[in-house]
Amino acid sequence: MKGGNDVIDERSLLLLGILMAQSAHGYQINDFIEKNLLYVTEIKKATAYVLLDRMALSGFVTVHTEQAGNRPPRKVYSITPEGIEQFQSLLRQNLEHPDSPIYKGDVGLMFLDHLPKDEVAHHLQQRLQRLQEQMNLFQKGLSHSHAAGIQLSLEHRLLHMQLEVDWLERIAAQLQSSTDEKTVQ
Amino acid sequence: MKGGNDVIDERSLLLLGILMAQSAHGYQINDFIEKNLLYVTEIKKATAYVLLDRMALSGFVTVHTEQAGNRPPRKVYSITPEGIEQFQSLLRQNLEHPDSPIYKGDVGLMFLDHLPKDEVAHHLQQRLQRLQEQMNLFQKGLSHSHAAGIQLSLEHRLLHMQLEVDWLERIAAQLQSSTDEKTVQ
DNA sequence: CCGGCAATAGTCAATCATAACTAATTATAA
DNA sequence: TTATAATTAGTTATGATTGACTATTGCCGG
Repeated sequence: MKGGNDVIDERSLLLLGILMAQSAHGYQINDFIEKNLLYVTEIKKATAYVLLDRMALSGFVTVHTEQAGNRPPRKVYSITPEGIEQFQSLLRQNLEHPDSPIYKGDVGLMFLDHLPKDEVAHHLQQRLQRLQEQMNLFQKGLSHSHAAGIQLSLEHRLLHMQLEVDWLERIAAQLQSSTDEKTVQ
Repeated sequence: MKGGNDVIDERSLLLLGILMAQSAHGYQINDFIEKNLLYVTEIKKATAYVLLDRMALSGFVTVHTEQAGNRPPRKVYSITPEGIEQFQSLLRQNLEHPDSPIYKGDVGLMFLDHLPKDEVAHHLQQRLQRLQEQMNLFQKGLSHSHAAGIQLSLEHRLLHMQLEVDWLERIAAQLQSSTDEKTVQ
């Protein structure tokens, strides 16, 4: 009977969460995600439509197609009472389970012995610089006019970014100095 | 002409990196990943085979099928000189580009206003507990007999885990006390 | 006033990823 | 000794994901 949907999919949670605020059509939802949730999710437009339509089949949202003028028709999604319950259930699960983020950079770290130390130091210096730029951008977009939850998630993200910067500074300096030793004979 | 493979795929880097140490057959590789790299990658067996065979087509590895007794035949993969270059190239890219890890938990955080504060506090308490258990396990598996790079990547991971624990403790306590205020009239 | 670029809105063919499967071999214990 | 489970080894059918595409409207400069 192909057991049900007890998987914690943060993307459905996200979509339902957006619909908790107000009904919206697909484009709105995807536009919002692209412009504001770059750091929160990697979901793509076509996937969002798939998930929304699937949630419609499950009765968590309703779709009604709206024609404005003679543009391409809009699919307007609204959350249902069952959808609200699903949202709360997913939210609870998301809150109580720690996630294990994957740091793709760790793969490189693992193999850093295969490159000369000074080259590694150089590359990590690069990484640091780019990261600092990213962080500046991130901080610029950081207004204080958000709901408590949004604020919290942004601060959380920032903390990890800052840790990463500090760590990179430390490690890069370490590698640098340890190659200097050799260089200085 | 469908531009080439300049995408930074940390999974290929990982596979090539493993083959840098010694040739191995598919099962060995996958077994190693499953048992040791739980926190580093999410690649699955079937995917690893796909990538390995694709890299064979690209000339980065060679496959030769080996028959031991009359068991299912083994596919033994070895890295080629071109593969070594590819490995170094991917490694450099991996080292110089910061990754933007996705914290799935941030989705839940964003919507925490939709639940009573004390309930949120409770769930986050749960999360904290589970995370601490995870961290204990992780630290147990943390021997000091690794190559410098492995060591570094493990420490990196641990730092972020520790930050997460500290952060959760702080936030959970904050929510707790702010609901206490109300409760205490 | 018209050519082209950006924004709006969604679909779909092609690729990607993996759960589930096959199948032999070797403990494990009954 | 003989089922039964666990390990070894890889393949495939299916479902998930998304890059590329269609199409209309609005806007701006020349």
